[in-house]
Amino acid sequence: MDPAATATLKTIAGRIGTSVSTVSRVLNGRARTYRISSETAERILAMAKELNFSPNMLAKGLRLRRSNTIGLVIPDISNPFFAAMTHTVTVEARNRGYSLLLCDTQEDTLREVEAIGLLQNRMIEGLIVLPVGQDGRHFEAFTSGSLPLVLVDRYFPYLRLPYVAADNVLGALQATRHMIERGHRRIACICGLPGSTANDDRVRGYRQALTEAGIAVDERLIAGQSFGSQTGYIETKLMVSRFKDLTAILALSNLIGFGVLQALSEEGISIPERISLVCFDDQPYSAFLATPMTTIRQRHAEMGQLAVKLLFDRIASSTPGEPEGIILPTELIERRSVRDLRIH
Amino acid sequence: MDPAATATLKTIAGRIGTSVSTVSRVLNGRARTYRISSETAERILAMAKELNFSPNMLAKGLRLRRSNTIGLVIPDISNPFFAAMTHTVTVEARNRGYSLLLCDTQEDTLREVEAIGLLQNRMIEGLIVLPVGQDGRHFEAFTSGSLPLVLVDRYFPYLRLPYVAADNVLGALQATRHMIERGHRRIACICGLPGSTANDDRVRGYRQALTEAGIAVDERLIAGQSFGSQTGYIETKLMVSRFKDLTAILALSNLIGFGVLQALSEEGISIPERISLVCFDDQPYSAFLATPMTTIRQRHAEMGQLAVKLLFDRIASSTPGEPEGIILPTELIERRSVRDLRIH
DNA sequence: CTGAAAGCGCTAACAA
DNA sequence: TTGTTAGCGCTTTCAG
Repeated sequence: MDPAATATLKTIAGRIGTSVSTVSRVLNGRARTYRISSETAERILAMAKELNFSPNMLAKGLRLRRSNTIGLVIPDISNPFFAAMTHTVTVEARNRGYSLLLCDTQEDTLREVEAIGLLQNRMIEGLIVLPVGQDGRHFEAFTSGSLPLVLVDRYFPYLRLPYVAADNVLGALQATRHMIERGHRRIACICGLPGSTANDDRVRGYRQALTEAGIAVDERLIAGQSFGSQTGYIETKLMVSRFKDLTAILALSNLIGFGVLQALSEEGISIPERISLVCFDDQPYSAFLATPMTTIRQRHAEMGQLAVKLLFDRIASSTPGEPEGIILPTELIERRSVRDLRIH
Repeated sequence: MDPAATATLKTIAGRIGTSVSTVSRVLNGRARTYRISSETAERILAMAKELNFSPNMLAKGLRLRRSNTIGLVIPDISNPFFAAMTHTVTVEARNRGYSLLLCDTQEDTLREVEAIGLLQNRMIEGLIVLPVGQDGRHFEAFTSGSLPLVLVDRYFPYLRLPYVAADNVLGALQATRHMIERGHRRIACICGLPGSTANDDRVRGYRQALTEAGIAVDERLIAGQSFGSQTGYIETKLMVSRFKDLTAILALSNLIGFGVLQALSEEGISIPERISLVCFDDQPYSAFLATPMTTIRQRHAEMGQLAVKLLFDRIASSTPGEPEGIILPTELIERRSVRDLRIH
């Protein structure tokens, strides 16, 4: 049959010789409640099947004021961290009978604002946003709770909005302490987007680890402006040429880590012999790299699942209550990219 | 303002004291055509801005029979190959003012059928599907062209449907020849989903390369049933224990490649010294692996862009013409995972 | 230049 | 047990 030649309630009603309401009732499983004769009910069901009827969700949504759709707004779906999250969200949403509208903002706040507007016009019932994170003013409108929203990965401490994020301070602490314990004192920190919690918390953890070890923070060793691989590449090139005493690098994202890898490899600098490296975001390939990479793992599947759960809790309940903020601990996965300087 | 307190045409009309039709006309830029007095027009525009009006796309879609939405159906968004594709599609769709409904089928034909049905109810204007690919009967309905559809990555030769795919035969030929030229004769092929063009074409290329080199195909060296990493792991474990004379493996996906890597590493088998390896799908990390991986690159960004272009061509034109099938050449990226057995 | 009315497909009072 | 009616928010004839 022709996929566009969609049957409607009217078609069925016409063929059976009944009214659309009856058809609607039967097809929504309310035949019993309305005590519709089982004969008509069966004929309707049969005809619906024959015509391959399925309801127009736009019409349904318009009428019911619910679209059975949620929105997901993500900075860059090709980043494996975000992709894994998206996978979880699509699957969880589908399990609950919801469709997913996806927007990729390319780490651009303007596009993010635009995307959120777009989704609202589509009468989505809830929204999961992995915000770019520098500016959160466009989320203020959501604090009223009229449209359920949950923030993931990055959030805004000053907004009363539910969120799920990794403990980024802890992650950076773990990573930096790990290196310090192995004798490193000149550790560069290659950063992502300044102003985002994901970045700033990590930088804070880095500073804290140094400070508690009595190592002065050298501001020149903190560089980088975005989570992309170019950042890792450029800053590493600069760092290694400027600071000959550098022994370690902390890369604040997996993409940045790639850039570092590339730059180091070009410069003929071996890991961990000359430079040690720890990266945020454990990846399937991390263990198989030339030097198996010591990483900070964020539990992205759990984050995605929690986000969906939080969202649907709010969609379900009319009285959402206090927005929860959930912070998941990070974990240091020790492999072989950090050299122990205390040995020999 | 409250994101849920949406203003409608009626709200504006009420406040201005005009009819909804006039408001609609002005807001759709038809003030001139309908010669609406510039005074009313301006007042309407001002009020719309003040109320932060934006049209309900469900209502609009219902009325206009177009939703400004396309659907994307993908086997597994967390696979980097598909993620990259998704990125391209989201961005391209957005550039054209379209939203994207995403479904992740988890490589399951049943879910795929379900997803496509779901999307149709949402009155999407076009559909891009990366099919699971074993069974294509549910696509027959689309050959009439009533709803534009383009297949990507895998397709069905017997269905007259537009598609974009890589030249999988060529890819496998390149990979296998590359190994044969370096003296390998016992080459295992670890396969993905049988019945899908992506898999079967690759297997065909593998066979062809062996045959043209006068090497008998050993069916026991062809194994595997899915594109996941478990396949690579399991089959590699088996292969290396069964066939001591094996010198090379062709992995038909990046995920399979991971499994191979893991199994080989567990068995203490070094690449390429004892076993050589070529994988399908070049990835950002491929160059940075313990042994930089020789891969077959598929031009996924181009594939995504072409798919979107093909789709929107069909959406735009009422007379779609003959469905085009586009095959993009693959490229062998030579790194260091293949040993040259002719040397010493 | 503008408004009234119909209708996209659906559901839900309200009647009968 | 079923039908009639109204209306979700929008566009578009058709009439002024």
